[in-house]
Amino acid sequence: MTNINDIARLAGVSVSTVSRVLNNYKYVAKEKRESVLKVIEEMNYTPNKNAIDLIRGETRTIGVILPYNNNPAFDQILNGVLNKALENDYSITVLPSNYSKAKEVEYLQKLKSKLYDGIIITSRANDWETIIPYSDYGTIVSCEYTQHNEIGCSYMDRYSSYLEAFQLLKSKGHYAVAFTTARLESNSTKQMIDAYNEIFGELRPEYHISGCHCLEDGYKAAEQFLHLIERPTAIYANGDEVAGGIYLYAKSKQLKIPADLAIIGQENQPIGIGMGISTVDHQLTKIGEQACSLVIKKSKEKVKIPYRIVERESV
Amino acid sequence: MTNINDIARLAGVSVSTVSRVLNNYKYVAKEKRESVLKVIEEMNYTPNKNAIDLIRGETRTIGVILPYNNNPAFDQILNGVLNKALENDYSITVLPSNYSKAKEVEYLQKLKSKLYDGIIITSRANDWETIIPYSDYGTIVSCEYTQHNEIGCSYMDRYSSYLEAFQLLKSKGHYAVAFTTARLESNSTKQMIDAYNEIFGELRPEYHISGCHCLEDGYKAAEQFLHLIERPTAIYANGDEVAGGIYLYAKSKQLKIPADLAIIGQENQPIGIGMGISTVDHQLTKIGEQACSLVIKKSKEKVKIPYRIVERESV
DNA sequence: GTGAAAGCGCTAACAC
DNA sequence: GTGTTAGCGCTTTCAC
Repeated sequence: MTNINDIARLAGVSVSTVSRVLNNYKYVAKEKRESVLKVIEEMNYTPNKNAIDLIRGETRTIGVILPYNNNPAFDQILNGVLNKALENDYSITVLPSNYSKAKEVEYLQKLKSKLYDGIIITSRANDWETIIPYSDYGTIVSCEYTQHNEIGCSYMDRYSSYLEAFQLLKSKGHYAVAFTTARLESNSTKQMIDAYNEIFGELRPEYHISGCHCLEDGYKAAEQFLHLIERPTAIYANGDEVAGGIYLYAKSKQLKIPADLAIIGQENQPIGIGMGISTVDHQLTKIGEQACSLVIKKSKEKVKIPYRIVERESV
Repeated sequence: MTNINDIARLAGVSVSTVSRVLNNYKYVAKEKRESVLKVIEEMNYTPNKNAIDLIRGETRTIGVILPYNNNPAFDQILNGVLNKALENDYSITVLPSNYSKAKEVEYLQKLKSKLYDGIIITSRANDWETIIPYSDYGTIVSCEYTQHNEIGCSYMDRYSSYLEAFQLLKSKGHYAVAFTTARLESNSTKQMIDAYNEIFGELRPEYHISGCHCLEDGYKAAEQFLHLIERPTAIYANGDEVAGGIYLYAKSKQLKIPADLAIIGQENQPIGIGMGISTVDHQLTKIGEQACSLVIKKSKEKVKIPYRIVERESV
């Protein structure tokens, strides 16, 4: 493999001159520049990026920790990140964690080992206490709010969005409201329950089903909900695909939507548009874009992205 | 930043010994190993990965060129790639090309600059003649078949899948069949047209609408198709979201599916499951997994992944 | 078993 | 303007 020394030798100049040409330095004699470029061309030379990264201590690469890599919500965030990265000539490496603490730490170690200039944590498995020390080695931005000032945040106000959605259901006369969540132990689930208590009072345990990610999960959840003696008249689903599953099960039981059952989903996904399901759009693409911008700016700001509720026919 | 020299000095050994400990070499005296590990621990030291990559000439990172980063079909491939990469301790960098030839070449240059051990091309903008020379610098695997033996392939037989889908429609009595595609100039579109001609004879230009990617595109395409004097009785959509849009428009015009209009989609996506749309599943996740395996094995094999047709209520 | 020393391919301070 | 040279942080002969 030809390197910078070869080019220097063949062009009859020193390596510094070659380096200067490579980096578009101004003060290089026109003829030397040309002869260097000629040799580079002839030898089909490309500088070794690892050597450059090693010296510069910078890779223009950002790691994005995603719990799942086939989840539409996290795909939306990733999409936003990629948009911004492309604009700014950064590369994105996808780091699937599966909510494994060990995996997550492994990725943070890669930040420390200088592979990434920064890391975006879309959702975390570890405590902040474990994560924060790594912010010494690069910018860490979270897609969830935290008051720790070592960490930048591009987040939305989940709690308010839930409050507003529940309020909407209540205003349409629903008091027996059930909901689904992804993970029992997550922050979102906590906020969901708090918001529920705020609007509807004590939550009946049978009105909450966790572990819902896809259409099938929604279908099964609906089956459970609708077999309850006091069956809910409205369901909030943690994603439009889950909502789609609920919709399908309800339809299969000849229920009219929204007359017999109101459904509201989340994240404004294609299936929701297709099936006419109302949704709480947390604007995850924007969250991703903002997160990426913060890393690029090496900023530890806390930026709140507004959510919006899109009303369609299902409520 | 503490480096290997510091560790060596503090542990009272040479850098080679530290390196040996770091790489789990057998022949290191137990006590030296322990004292090195102790210092590493104390100093909170992590080796610089760029330096290692520079020396080893290998990064255990694979680049994946995707034309779009918010397209469900390419997301499926990426998902498969990520699965396999995770299993084998490789990292994946996402390279959005937008079908720009220049961007694509830029990414191939990164292969040459030693940033990636290999590249997966899910769909390409450049000619093979432009791409092939880069296979000298790392393994290149394509998700489309090519006979060039410098390039590994993890692909499906698109043409046969289209033939079979059209045959299915014909067997149900459809002769006026329309279809949508993504890009006029793509290989898939060519194969689609060829398969159409094979089954139905000459294609009427008004029975083909290109530029379809999402639900809205499908909706508009359906609007056009269904206003034709001789309107089609069946539509093949290049994706289940497009199919979903077609479905919605048809429903809005009080058409019965499949009695008044048959619809078949592609890639077995959630919206299709939700709406009960038959689909041609090209098993893109498997394509992605296989592509990743080929890069890891540095193989130039051609592996065909079987497709399958999932019949639901829309045909 | 262990250390000295020569690189990997590049940048940048410094001298001229 | 240009060349010399000392690194960046690590691996890996080679000799002992």
